[in-house]
Amino acid sequence: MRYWLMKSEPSEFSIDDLEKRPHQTEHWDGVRNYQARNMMRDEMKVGDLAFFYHSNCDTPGIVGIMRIAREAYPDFTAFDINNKHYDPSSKPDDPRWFMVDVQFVRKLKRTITLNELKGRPELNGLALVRRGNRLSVMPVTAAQWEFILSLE
DNA sequence: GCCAACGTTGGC
DNA sequence: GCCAACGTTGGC
Repeated sequence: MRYWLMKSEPSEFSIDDLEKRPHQTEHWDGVRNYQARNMMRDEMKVGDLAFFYHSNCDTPGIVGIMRIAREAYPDFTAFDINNKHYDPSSKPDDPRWFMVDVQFVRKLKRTITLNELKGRPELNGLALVRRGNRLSVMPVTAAQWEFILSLE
């Protein structure tokens, strides 16, 4: 089993939105970065756990935990011309973009902010705290996972 | 294959 | 809203 961190802008889709979905499950659409796609498509497995990270908001940080509930399948929002993530180069018979389903596990007792994660030697190598990093899906080691939860 | 222009991400 | 840091695109 592996660990992950996945970013979402809470104004688009927040941990509270996920909690309220039927079965507390939703597809994680809109990833349009090859590195992130490859990790979702090739490495994420049902049962993996992921941090839910709120980006581009007042207090960026980790707000909860979710579980991968379905392995990668074509991101159909890329086929929908009315969707903001529409990509004409992704075709139903040759999809370019993929998504997984995620299921709510729990919220953290508090937001573990990006600010307090930065500069922690335990998190050296975590893409999130590397300067200029924009990856929206990234792997987290077991040690990094445990350390972050110990801050809760 | 190079690289300038452009678009996006996301912290601040 | 600004802008640095990237990733992608497309002309050559």
